[in-house]
Amino acid sequence: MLSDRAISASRFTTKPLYLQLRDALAERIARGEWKPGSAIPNESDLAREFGVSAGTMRKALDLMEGEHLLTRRQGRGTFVNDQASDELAVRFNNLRGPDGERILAQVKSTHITEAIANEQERARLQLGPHDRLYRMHRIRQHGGEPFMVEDVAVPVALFPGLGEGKTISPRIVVLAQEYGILLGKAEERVSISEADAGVAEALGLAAGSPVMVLDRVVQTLDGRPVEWRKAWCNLADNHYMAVMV
Amino acid sequence: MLSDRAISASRFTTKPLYLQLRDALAERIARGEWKPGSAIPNESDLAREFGVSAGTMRKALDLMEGEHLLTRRQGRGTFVNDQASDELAVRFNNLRGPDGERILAQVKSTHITEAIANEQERARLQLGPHDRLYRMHRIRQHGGEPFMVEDVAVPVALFPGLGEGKTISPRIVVLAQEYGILLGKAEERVSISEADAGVAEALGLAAGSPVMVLDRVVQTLDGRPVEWRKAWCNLADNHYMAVMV
DNA sequence: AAGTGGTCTAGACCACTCA
DNA sequence: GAGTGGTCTAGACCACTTG
Repeated sequence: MLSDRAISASRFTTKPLYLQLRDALAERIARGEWKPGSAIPNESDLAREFGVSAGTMRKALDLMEGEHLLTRRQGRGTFVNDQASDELAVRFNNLRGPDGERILAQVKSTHITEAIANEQERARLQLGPHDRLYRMHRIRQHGGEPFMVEDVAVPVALFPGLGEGKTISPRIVVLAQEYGILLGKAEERVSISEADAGVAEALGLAAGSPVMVLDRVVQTLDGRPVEWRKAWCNLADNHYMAVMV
Repeated sequence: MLSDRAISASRFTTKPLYLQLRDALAERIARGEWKPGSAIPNESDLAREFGVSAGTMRKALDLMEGEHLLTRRQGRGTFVNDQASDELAVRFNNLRGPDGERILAQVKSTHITEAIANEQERARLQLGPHDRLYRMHRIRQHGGEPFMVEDVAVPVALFPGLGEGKTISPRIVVLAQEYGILLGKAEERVSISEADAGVAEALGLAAGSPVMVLDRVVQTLDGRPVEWRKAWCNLADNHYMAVMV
């Protein structure tokens, strides 16, 4: 069995078996071998396939459930998460309405260009001096009113051919799934600023009005930066919500 | 053995053993039976004491490590976390300086009163119509400058005798540890407002200046609200930082 | 009734720390 | 070298879902 060999051969490395299993299974999801929403083989079949005990396989599967890659349900099976699903697509979206419900922003306009990363982009995305990226400029609206302007940057290396006329998902979580990129955590810096002329016009505010600035970097599962987004937001009655554990 | 009986007797409930163990061990920490910073017995001794297998005890201990109650280190042992330690005391504090370092605010003044919860306080702290609470008003400074005004409310039921002249830790994490309360997660709503007269004066701003408003509820490990804090903050060069997983 | 994940056991061996 | 937590195994039984 191929995968059996692959795992056995690496038994002499320092990395624990269950982490190697996690990587092997994640790879299958990333490559599209296991489709979003579909069931994967049960614990004991997988254990047999990889030549490990069921307990070790379980540890890998549990880990992946915590990473939002899988959902396990007693009596049903283990399923590949669809990152475009309602619960997951809004994962890195902390804006909420007065009622506490997550705000689902519509994209009003998008503009995309390709360029060489500037100093700030290189720092945020950990790129080299000649690396290229796609820049996207979007205006989002909510309840018919424009409420957010965002500048997004993603490395060309991770999203090859992104600029070539295909429709682009405005959600990084969905876009990453389409490109076989598994996402881990994101960090967001929240601050207050005064709207400059461009932002003010797009949001229908007076120049100098206070806006909330969201500066977010999304990482892959193994910690490499995937997307840098800076957004200016007319909060109005809404708020940003963070949970701390 | 006492604890042996206690666990065995509850084997017929639906709650999994490892969760019962978690509760029993957490209780020892809350009661001060196991002091912050001290080592607890090893896995197999604990398993023997409670009459369970080592694997089940391990599952409980691992869970508690994830809840910031314990720290386990290979070759050393398992230790009770000190919530007043540098890493943990700032757990619910998301403000950071320009360099990304957490801001440690000094308390400039505190004022404490006891009262019956008003409607908003009852909603946030899930209290009944006649429940009492302590209200605290604080001004915090950073780098010599006042930068935050906060109104804090905690139920009298959880912090009996808080108002009676003792020195009160300005950190809810530390205060909770002193009262034997184990904390779980916190939720914080971030918004923008204009400084009213009182806030403006305390922060040395013009009335109407934009300030960041932090509205935070801290919960116990089992989800009961412990503290409601509303804070007005002169951000300046600083920012709020959230991590999403 | 058959199949799934969830819990629990009893043991082995490894990696790390410290006296 | 003794003691700790970390990994891994091989099995049993339970709880839940579905046909």
